[in-house]
Order: sequence, then structure tokens, then C-alpha cells
Amino acid sequence: MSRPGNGAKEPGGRRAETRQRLYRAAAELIAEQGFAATTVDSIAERAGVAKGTVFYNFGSKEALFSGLLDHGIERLADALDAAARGPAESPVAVLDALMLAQLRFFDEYGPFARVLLAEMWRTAWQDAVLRLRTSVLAVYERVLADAVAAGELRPGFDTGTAATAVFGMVLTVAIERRALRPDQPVEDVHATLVELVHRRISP
Amino acid sequence: MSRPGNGAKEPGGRRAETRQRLYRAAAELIAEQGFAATTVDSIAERAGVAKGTVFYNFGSKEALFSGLLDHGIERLADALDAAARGPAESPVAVLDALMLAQLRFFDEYGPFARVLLAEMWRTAWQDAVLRLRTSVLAVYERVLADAVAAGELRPGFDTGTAATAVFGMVLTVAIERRALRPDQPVEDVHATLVELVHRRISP
DNA sequence: GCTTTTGCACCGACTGGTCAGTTCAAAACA
DNA sequence: TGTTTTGAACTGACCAGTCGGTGCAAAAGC
Repeated sequence: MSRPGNGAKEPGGRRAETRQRLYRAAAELIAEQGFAATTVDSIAERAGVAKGTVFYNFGSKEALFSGLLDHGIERLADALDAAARGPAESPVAVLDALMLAQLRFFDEYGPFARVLLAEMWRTAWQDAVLRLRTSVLAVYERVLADAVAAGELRPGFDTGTAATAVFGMVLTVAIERRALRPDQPVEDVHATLVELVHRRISP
Repeated sequence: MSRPGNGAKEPGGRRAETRQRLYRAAAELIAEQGFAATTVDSIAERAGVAKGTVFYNFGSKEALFSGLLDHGIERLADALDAAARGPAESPVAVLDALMLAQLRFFDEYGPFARVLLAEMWRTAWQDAVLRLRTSVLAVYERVLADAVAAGELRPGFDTGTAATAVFGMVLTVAIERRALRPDQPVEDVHATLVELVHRRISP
């Protein structure tokens, strides 16, 4: 039958590329207008694809969006994991690296950052939020726990809240920079955040 | 004309109360579902009012939302201003007070916090964002600038980015707490944020 | 006093338009 | 050859905004 057989796995495949284009178009439009205000027609048009293709590939508007969230969260988790595995002198230095990696990721996938921020706490996508918590926030929390273990943070420090705090801080700043100060180097923003969090200040 | 003509000004007036109820209902529903997905019918229903009343009072769905944003931003700005004017030993202590005030405000008006987070960067509401920046973020920025002047922060420190960072951090944490840890005292969350930002840590 | 008028605030059925999702035959691909 | 995409027509639900009408309390008239 004409049901989605496979072909979705191979990264370079025709179908995979169509999906990428749809993800990109959907992220842009939803970032601009929100999920409900974005029509499937407009997504298809921006992706340069027929409307039928959207339903052939995803089955529904919701499934497309759900796939988009999963896709983005997975890539973000990969980026943070990679940063966390790099060489670093101390847990706190790893925290720096994480923040920079998150900034760079959202610099590249700006529309996704806005989608994530806007939809993150919507009860409709609780599954995706759960994945965000277990695969992205967990990276931050682990590093903070390491810092506690290394004596760089007080024992008993609430690493869960702190992880959310740092993630939200970077997310907000990344979006603000893209919207209002696109020319400011990411490194400068990162330096400010590091100073703010680490108090590495020389008056 | 023969009669009060407005009635919108007097806080206890019938019309003012209707508007308050509509703001509240709209904030709750939009926080849950987003602006576009929220119908005027549902807002009216939750407010215990007929649909026509919404249009009588605000003219359009957009105008209602715009009014809601302004209303909330104004109250938030007032809350932060009050906190900033309170007695404090140093600019950094004022920063603490600001974060606590913001946490408390969003604790009380949780739905508004989510609306703000989700819609803040939507180009459609640029005016409201501008008001947020000039009346809310400016309070943070001023305090940070004071800290620079007092030698508590390095000269040249990017107070604009830092203000956004702190605001976004508190906003994110406030929403997460309400959604996932409603029993945790606001003061505990505040303490964690203060430690994170101030490095007041005793290993 | 007490009756009538005025107009604010509200009501809710109705309308005109929009959009998600379906269907399918034909074409393009690989 | 089987898979994927196309494009266009169709439907059924849904929704913002409209509009004629109601209730009511204060002011004006008597």
C-alpha cells in the first residue's frame, strides 16, 4: 500500500531530506506565529512541497510538530553531551562549555529555540518536555552535581533548580541576542553569562 | 451625557470587574493552550460572561490580549520598583530583592508568567515587549549599573545582557516550580538562585 | 413621590470565512 | 517496480466578529 514503508532512516535519503525541509519550515513559521496559527498549507509552501506530502510523511500537523520537538531536543542533547565530554579542568569549567554549546546551538537553530521556549510548558507536549528534562537538563544537573562532589559547590545545593535556571537563562539570552543584537558575538554574551554565574570579576 | 460615561476607571466599577475577570480567564486559557488556540467563546465562558461582552469591552481578541500584556507588565514593573526602593545594604542586595519579588509575582500570577514567556518574542506584540524592556528589564539593568558604579561588578560589564539573563532565569525557574514542584517554598528557590548568581557558597 | 427616559453593560444566535485532514489519479523518482 | 511526491478538489468542523435585543439604575420630567 502507499503507507510509509521505510526510507526514513537513511540520512541522505529523499524522504529524509523532505522531512528536514518540513522541520525547518515548521520551526520558522511556528516561531513566528505559534503552533495553532500556523497552517499546514503555509508550512508546505515554505518547504517547497505539496500539502499532501506533509500528510504522507507525518500523518498530521500534531505529529509533524511532535517530531520537530523530538528532533531538536535530540540534537541539542547531542551538542551538550559532546561539550560535556570535552577536556576541562573542573566541573565549573564544564558548565562554561555547556553554556557556550547551548548558545551556539540556539544561534544556529534560532527558530527552534523560540519554539521550545514558547511550547515547553504546554501540557499538550508533556512527553517532549520529559525528554528535554531527561536528556538536556540532566546534562546540566550532572555537571552541577560533579561540582558539588568536587567541593566547588556547597553540599545540599539544589542542582535541579539550578540546572533549570542556567538552561532558562541561556535560552532567554540566546533568543534576545538573535532578535535584538544579532551582531554581538556569541562569545561576548557567553563571557557575560560566565561572569554573572561565576563572579569572575576584576573591579 | 447623563451618566458615568466610563466606569472603566473606578476600580470597583462593574465594567472594571468584568475586565479583570476576562483578563484572568484569558491568562489561564492562553497559558494552557496558546493565543491562537484559545477561543473567545472559552474565555467568555470561563469568565462567566457572554461572548458579546468581550467584544463590547475590548473590541477584538487581539485587543484583549494586548490589554492583558500591558496590565501584567505594569503590575510586574510596580512590584519590582517597590522591591528596588526597599532598604538594602548594597546594589547586589537589591538584586536579591528583585529576584525574590519577581519570583513572588509569578508565583501569584503563574498563568501570566507562562503567557509572557511564550509570547514575549512574538513579533506581533513588539509594543508590549518594548514596554517590558523599558519598565521591567530596566529595573534590573539599573541595579546592575549601580553595582558596577559601586565597584561590585567590573566596569564595562554588559548590564543589558545580564539583566535579560537574570530575568529569564527567574522566569523559567518560577514556571518550572509551579508546574513541577509547587510545594517547594519560593524562598528555597530564591536561595538557590542567589547562590548561583552570587557564589555565596560555603563548601 | 412615581413615572418616563436615557444609555451603559451585557447577551447569545447567527454568519461568512478559514483550515485540518481526506482522497486519488497521475507523475517523478531510484 | 515499488516508493514517494504532486496538486487540486472536497468536506466538515470551528471560530472571530456582528447585531438586534434585554436589563437596570440613575437622571429627568411631572
